[in-house]
Amino acid sequence: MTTTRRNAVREALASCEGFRSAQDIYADLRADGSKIGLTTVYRALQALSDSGEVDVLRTADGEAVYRACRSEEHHHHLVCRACGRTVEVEGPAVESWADAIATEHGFVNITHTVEVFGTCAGCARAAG
Amino acid sequence: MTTTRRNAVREALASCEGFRSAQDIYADLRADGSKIGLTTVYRALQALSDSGEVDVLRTADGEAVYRACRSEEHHHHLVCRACGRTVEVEGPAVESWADAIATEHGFVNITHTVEVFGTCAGCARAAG
DNA sequence: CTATATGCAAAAAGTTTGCATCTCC
DNA sequence: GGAGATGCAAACTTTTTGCATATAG
Repeated sequence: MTTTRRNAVREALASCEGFRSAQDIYADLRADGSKIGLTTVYRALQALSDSGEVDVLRTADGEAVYRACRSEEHHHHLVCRACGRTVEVEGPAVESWADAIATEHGFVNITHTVEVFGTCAGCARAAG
Repeated sequence: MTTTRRNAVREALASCEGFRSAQDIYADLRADGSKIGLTTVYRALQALSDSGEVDVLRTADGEAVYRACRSEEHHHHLVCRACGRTVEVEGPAVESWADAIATEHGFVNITHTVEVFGTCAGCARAAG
């Protein structure tokens, strides 16, 4: 099958809005009746991120969280800190800013990470 | 003393250019003859980051790295991936971009993280 | 003397690896 | 039968906690 389990992981990821940790996905899959092992979840996630199918980033407390990305292109994320809902956004302004300041300081071979956190409309309303 | 060791940590951080992990600082201090313990380094780092004296961020492999910041104001970092040298940069363009796209998507209470990585002039030359 | 700081060792938490088993071809 | 996929348990890494000792005031 080559990717039976990997597909389960991919789907678990695809069926949710925001970022999920490996442990979350594992719990989801198990709760769903799957007999998948934590190891396999990690391995699937590694494979998926290697092939660029999912995005990985770290939470403030060191947990790795993953997300299935819609687009293959370079983009950033706008994440609701309350519900985890994620919006993929493009930031040409950021790209050029990063390039500019890097060049200005003599840096080459630039890469950057940009994550924006906030409370989405729904959660803001719910929270008052 | 209240902060004898904490000061050692603060200084270790102040005397270097880039981000350092707790383990790095611990190693530095020990190499320097200090009898400080890893635990204390972590506790000092926590205290320092609580009081806003140092910046914390995570490397891709989940290690927390710390840095003594010059300015108290909001700023971002341009880090050399070869030598670790760090430049603090301001990004008004990024701030407004983040605000704009967040607002556009109905998000409020925005915060963001931006880190730019590259190879500095010196390292680029050294590397060819 | 009392409160805080410190250090060592053990405990957690998350992630990875070793190894035997199972499935597909 | 052979290669890759899978699961369990053990190993690892980083960070935190428990507890006894040392130090400041």
